[in-house]
Formats: sequence, C-alpha cells, structure tokens
Amino acid sequence: MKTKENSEEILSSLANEGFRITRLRKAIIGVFTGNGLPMSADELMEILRSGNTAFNKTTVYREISFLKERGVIQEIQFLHERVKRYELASLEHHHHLVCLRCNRVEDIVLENDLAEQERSILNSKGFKVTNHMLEFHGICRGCHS
Amino acid sequence: MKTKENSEEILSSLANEGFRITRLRKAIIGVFTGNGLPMSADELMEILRSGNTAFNKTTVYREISFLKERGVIQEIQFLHERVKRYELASLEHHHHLVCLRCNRVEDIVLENDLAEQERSILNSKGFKVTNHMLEFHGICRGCHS
DNA sequence: TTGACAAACGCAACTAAGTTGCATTAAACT
DNA sequence: AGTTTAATGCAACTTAGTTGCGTTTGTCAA
Repeated sequence: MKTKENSEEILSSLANEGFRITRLRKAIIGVFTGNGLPMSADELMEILRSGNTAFNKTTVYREISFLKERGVIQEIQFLHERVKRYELASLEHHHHLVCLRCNRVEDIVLENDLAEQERSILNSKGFKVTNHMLEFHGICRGCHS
Repeated sequence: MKTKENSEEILSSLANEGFRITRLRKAIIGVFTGNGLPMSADELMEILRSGNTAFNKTTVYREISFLKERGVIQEIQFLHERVKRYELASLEHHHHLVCLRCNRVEDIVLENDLAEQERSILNSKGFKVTNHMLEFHGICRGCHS
C-alpha cells in the first residue's frame, strides 16, 4: 500500500501548525511511514525499543492520540482483538482481509467501494454516512491450499 | 429486527445438546431475546440487576463466551468503543449505522450485501471470505435536521 | 544566547474490562 | 437419594490504556 506522504512532509506540516518536533514524535512518525500494516501501541513500542529509541508508555499513548486527532494516523479495531491498531491515514482508502487461520492481515481496495450502498442509506434512512469500516474474515490463499 | 428463534427454542436446543438450564442462563437468554440492540457485558449486568436477578461478574462473562461459542449470540465491536457488544446471532444478517453525534445505533439490511465484492476477492486474492463486519459512521436523520 | 512560555514528558498511581485458579454448589441423569 | 460434572462464586490478577502533577525542553522573541 503506497502512501501519499512521507515522514518529512508530515513533520513539516505539524511544525507549520505550531507543534514541536520532538525526538519521540519524529521516531514514531518514522515508524508509521516505514510500516504498512496496522500496528498496536504495544507493537509500536516494540519497534521503538528495537531501534534503541527511549520512550515512556504514557508519552507514546499521548502521541498516538495526538496523531489521531491531527488526522495523521487512523484507528482500526479488528473484531477478534481487544487492542486498537493504527496506520497512516494518508494510505489509499482500503479494507482488510483477516485470515482466521494464520491471523495475517492483507489490504484490499474495492473498485466502487460502498458508494452505492451509502447513497441508498441516505435515501432510505436519512442517515448521512461520512465513513465506514469494513473487515472481511475468512481463509487466505496460503491457508486453504 | 425480528429474530428466527425465541428464548424457549434456544433453551431446549441447549438442553438437547446436554447443557444445563440454569437460573442465570435462562435470564441472560431472556434478556438477549427481548432486546434488539447490541449489548455490552456491563449493560447486560445492569438489566439483570434491574430485574433483581442475582449474578456474579465472572459467571456472566463465562456465560457470554459460552453463548458465543455455541453460536447463540455474536460479538460486535464498534470502532469508537473499547467494549465488546453482543446480540442474538439468529437476527437477520445486518449492519449498523452509528451516529457520531448522538451515538445511537440503527440496524440496516443491505439488499445484495457484499456478495459481489466477496466473489471478486476470491478471484483476485484467493481469499475465501466466510464473514464480514461492516459499520457505517455518520450523522443520523435526527441529528442533521 | 538567553530567557520565557507552553507544549511535551516522566513517573506513579489508577481505571475499565475482562480472565484465571480453585474450591463449592447444583442440574440432571441413574 | 446418590453421583457426576457442568456451572458457580470469590479473590486475585492481567491487559490496555488513562490521569494528575510536577519537570523538562522545543521554539520564538529580545
């Protein structure tokens, strides 16, 4: 999955909005831009640790909510998990295929996505959809062959 | 949303499979069959409490996973929440409209659902979808009028 | 280059939501 | 009525995050 933005772009746009470019902020944005798949807070900390970046749990959680509020990353919740996951918000809009056997996650882009369904929801229910969350569960190629 | 099964049917089918019909099991199944919307463990306990049904937290959680494993109820996870929710599995297959302003949840049944998308996922990715989870976020009629 | 200011940080203690181990109780069959 | 084992209750624990508050440090202006 390719991203529209890189680390430098995100950092300078945050700086322009008046936020500080700290050691940890830089490192965390670096991890997200270098890593395609949805990451939990714990996995993020694992990666920081393995890169010898010192951090404090509270600060990491605060940075995650900061980046989420600013729209840099987006939250994902898989049905079968209890942790929240995060990925760059600037990734192309896509959904996830979750394999129930090996737990691997694959990205997928739908051609027409759900435009038609969302139009019909507005018509029939008066509910204006601004976003949706779609997750497919099943068995991946590797696991049923 | 109408259900295909009532409390009696669920209880007698569990009894046939050799499980015991206990006071709490009966009460919990009664709550689920009498209640359309997805409930958290906490809300379930609230309802039990208000009906003067004595219970223990551990037992309620164990009963929820029992009913989930037996396929009586199914788990739902809303993106913006941290709790798991549960509803009768015998409800017609549907999705949820979650209003970001008032937090109310409405059920929706899609005409063709995602059959087409799932076919194309099998063709292009070799991933056999067995289930999906779809949640629409937006503003309900009451909130934008 | 040095202050000043507030954003960001670190620590410890706390919370919410659920889980585990183990001893006890009670459905349901004989 | 006795036996079996599913189901229960309690206390202690865990996971995933959150809060309060005093301290540090980017950034800008003098």
